[in-house]
Amino acid sequence: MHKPAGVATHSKKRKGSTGKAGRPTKPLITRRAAAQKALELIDRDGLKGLSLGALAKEMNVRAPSLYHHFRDKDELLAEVARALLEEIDQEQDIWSDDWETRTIELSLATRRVAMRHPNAATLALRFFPRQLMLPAYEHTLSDCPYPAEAHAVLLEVVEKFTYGSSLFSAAAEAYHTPAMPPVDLDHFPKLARALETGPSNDEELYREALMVVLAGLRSRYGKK
Amino acid sequence: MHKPAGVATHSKKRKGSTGKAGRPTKPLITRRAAAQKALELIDRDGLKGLSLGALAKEMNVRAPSLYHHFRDKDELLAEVARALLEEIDQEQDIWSDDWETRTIELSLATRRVAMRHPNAATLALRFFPRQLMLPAYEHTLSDCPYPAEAHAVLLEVVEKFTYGSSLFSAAAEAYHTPAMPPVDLDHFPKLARALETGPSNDEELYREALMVVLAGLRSRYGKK
DNA sequence: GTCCGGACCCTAATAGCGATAGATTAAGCT
DNA sequence: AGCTTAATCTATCGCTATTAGGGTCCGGAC
Repeated sequence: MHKPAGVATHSKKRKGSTGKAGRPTKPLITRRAAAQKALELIDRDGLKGLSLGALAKEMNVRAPSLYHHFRDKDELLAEVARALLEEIDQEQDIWSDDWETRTIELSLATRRVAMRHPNAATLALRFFPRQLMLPAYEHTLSDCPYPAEAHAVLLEVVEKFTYGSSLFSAAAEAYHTPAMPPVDLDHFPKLARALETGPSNDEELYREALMVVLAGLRSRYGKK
Repeated sequence: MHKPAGVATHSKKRKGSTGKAGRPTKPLITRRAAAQKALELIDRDGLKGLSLGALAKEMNVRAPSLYHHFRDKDELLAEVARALLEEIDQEQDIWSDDWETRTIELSLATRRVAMRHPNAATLALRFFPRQLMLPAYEHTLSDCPYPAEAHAVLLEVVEKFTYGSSLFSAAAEAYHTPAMPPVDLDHFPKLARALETGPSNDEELYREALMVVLAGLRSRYGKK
């Protein structure tokens, strides 16, 4: 073992316990706290780096205790995903009045959260908490300038582009592979030119692409 | 054990071997074959259901032998992702001449492949073989009716929407969670109406959303 | 033809993981 | 006071990816 005996045992004893085992005076684990710590560990060590043992150690607890709060590891990860998605709301303390501006803000906030937690971002795919998104959808549609037939399509195109782009950027960051590899000018002249000519960084490219989506909505569903 | 002793040993012996161990006359494993079998297992048992032991058994081989062809499991999964992406090309034996039509065909082909392998689709996120995509990008730009400044943005918006939508649909299929949960008409009236009014199935919704993207390109980058 | 190195597969072993079973103690209600 | 439920523990299990080390067969050098 690494720990010298008899030293630094300061935080080893339970609060109101006799030192044996059993139920603690105050619960040591909550779903929220566990998910939060798990997210931190994922940020630091990657998704595969998160083990129940490591998380338990971080919470001064043994791994099996987590099963009193989560049915299995997937349920824990779902809670992490939930925490992630909630971070998006907290990005913006006030949302603009104009519909297009607000849509842009929401999309960019999503991307920013993904880039802040690149290792955890893919959890959004497996454990997307759709129930939690319903109020956001409703809010988006509340002052939407397009007719009702357009609403479903509109949600689809904005959301899927936003997550598609964010998830790929996050994956590139997480696995240290460039979003686009170096392109040989001789073999792929048009592509090479496109990369030179287009936006120079990923977020700028993302913004421009989002403008295309919004222009598409305008062009197809009216608004003057 | 399930297998009665002394029976059904017909395929246990190696081809030109004395029966001991050692190098076989013809290699039993190739990267392609292993990836193909792995994909089948993933289709059947899910991503977590794929173990090197199970794959090896399927190939009449022991698990450690796979390490002679792949550095680790990730390298195998990358090969699976490559096989997946190659399937997209084979979807279409001839591609249309018109640029927009071809773009739609490519996008739909991508979605179809994702839905054919919903359990494996998320591999595209982690192991996207960008080098393999370069010819496709170049081809897309070859007769693109938009100016060069638009090219990078165009690739971004079409690709990221396509994969975003396909990956979410695949995930919904893989984990048996509906793409959209039942929505209470009282709590979310606009959203509920939107779902009634909009396209009734996922692929139709996808198509319409893709039309919005293409309309956006037209509206923003010319072509009258 | 024989020798040799590398290709290709094997058996055996290991450490770490998620998960379960069962014991132990505290909280809280009757 | 006594019973039930909540919350943790220890001990253990089976599975997994991965490594180490050994046997066999191929193909080229001599």
